[in-house]
Amino acid sequence: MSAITDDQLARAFAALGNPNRLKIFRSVLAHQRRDIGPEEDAGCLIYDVINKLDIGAPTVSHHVKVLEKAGLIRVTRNGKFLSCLLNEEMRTKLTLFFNSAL
Amino acid sequence: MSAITDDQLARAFAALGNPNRLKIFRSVLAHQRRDIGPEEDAGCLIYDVINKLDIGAPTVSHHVKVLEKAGLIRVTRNGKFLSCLLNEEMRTKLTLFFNSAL
DNA sequence: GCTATGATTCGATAAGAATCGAACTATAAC
DNA sequence: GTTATAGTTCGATTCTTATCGAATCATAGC
Repeated sequence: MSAITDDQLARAFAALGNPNRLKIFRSVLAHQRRDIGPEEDAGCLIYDVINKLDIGAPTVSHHVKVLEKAGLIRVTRNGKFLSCLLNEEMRTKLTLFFNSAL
Repeated sequence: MSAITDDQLARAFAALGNPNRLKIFRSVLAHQRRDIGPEEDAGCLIYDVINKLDIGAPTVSHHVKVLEKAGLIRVTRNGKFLSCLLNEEMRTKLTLFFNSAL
């Protein structure tokens, strides 16, 4: 696993620093924990996020891109729908940042 | 250890999302790891931070307050000098956020 | 008390970010 | 191909943030 730069770290934290983006990220986290096999639904649906949060679709779309560019999530398309998966490598890096020498 | 709210989480991440604040926080982290006994110097000196970063004293002062209000560090005064210590409880909470169910 | 130095407060400015509505693109279903 | 729905792009607006310089406060040493 390659080392994370200060720039990447700051970008990831900035992404999580917005309350609505944090909620989106937590939805992805929570969904990730529910998923079991490859036949389960793959990830957290943007559609659900848009209907759950009190912000419009354009804003959600923007936030999802920010989280993706920060390397926190991966986005895939399933027909009309988008779903988000956690980027496990980044999660590990962030855990290590707080938890060890890095 | 009390649970962390979404608001507190977002505030902590937003604090770490600024590149200069991240550098300050990493200085505190690094210093924390060096410290051994109670007779060691207690924490990371703001004075050193101001001379190391390419931003003015007022800005550093502002950033330190943001980190403190976010619960990431604690600031103490030693005569003319301020020093920063890591808030270990917050560090634990942030580790858990990425690493477990929370 | 005076001076030097570390740090804060207070505007001001400039840059960036969050959000929206309207128009648009993409996919599915028929 | 038409229609309905999921999501994006674009501009505009509004709010927040980072930073600075100047003035001020706080402490130490003399």
